[in-house]
Amino acid sequence: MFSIGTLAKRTGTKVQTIRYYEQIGLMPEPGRTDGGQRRYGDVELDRLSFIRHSRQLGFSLGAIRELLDLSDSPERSCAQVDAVAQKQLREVEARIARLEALRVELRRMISECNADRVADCRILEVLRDHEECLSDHQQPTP
Amino acid sequence: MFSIGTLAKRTGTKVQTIRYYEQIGLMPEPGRTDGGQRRYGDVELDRLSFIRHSRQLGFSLGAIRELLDLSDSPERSCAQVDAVAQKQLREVEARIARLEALRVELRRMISECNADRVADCRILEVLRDHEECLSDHQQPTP
DNA sequence: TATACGATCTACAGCAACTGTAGGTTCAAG
DNA sequence: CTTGAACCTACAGTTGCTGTAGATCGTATA
Repeated sequence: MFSIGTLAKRTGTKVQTIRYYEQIGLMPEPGRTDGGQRRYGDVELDRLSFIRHSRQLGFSLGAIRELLDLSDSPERSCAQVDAVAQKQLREVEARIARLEALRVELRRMISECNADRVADCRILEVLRDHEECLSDHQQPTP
Repeated sequence: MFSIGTLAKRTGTKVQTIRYYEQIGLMPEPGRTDGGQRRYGDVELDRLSFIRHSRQLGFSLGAIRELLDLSDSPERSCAQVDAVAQKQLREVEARIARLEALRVELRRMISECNADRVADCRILEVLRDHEECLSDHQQPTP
């Protein structure tokens, strides 16, 4: 059994984040010492590792909740797990596409500006006037 | 002079977003009708277009504030404008790099899973065990 | 056993950048 | 002059945490 600080260190998570996960029901309420401090075991360590790794791969907490629920019924078909992962892949790919369009636009903007004074700055001109853009960019999804 | 709704339509912004920009000082406090409704002119239209377009290119509101301030002093060197844009480009490139690493990992994960049951699902296994990953991915910055 | 001090506790505020809601008022067309 | 869409303020909610204050706990050392 170990403390929340130890669990944090072992998983590369902040202590507050662990408490936050507990609060939103992603981590279970652990046992406590007589004094009221949380004590964890390996089950919690594994669960938190799963969560953190999934986060690193960009899964939302909602998706992670779904994956954790699914992994609780080992006899079920893994088609749903597959679907969640596929969806995440598609989102990542869409984000890449949008960001690549931005990269093109930013590079062009920067390379075109040879001005000295703000008054003649091409960058500001482009930002002022959408028409000067090639692509029909959208706000990149966070 | 036109209403906030008209300004919203012409710039592709939500009405609440405009009020939000005003609240945080990014848009000026506009004139009002006797009844208290906001009225805008072309200056505000241009400013909001600038903001929206910069947002589409991924600039943060902080960066946009900086750009707007800079564009108020036309005689200054545009080196600072350039620096802001360069920084944005670097950020976009870093995000692309991270997302591409994720894409690789997700694709591999998905293609490896030929299981039927959750119990044997490779996707869940990979998520459980970071060691199975090739790259040392970090959480993708929003 | 006493003390010190880091770790932990709860509760809540704050970040970005909006979006949505409730409950009320104003404007403009018919 | 009525009606109804558009506007107003104020505030809560979103996502995924992070930081703070002030109090309590646990353990190593004297």
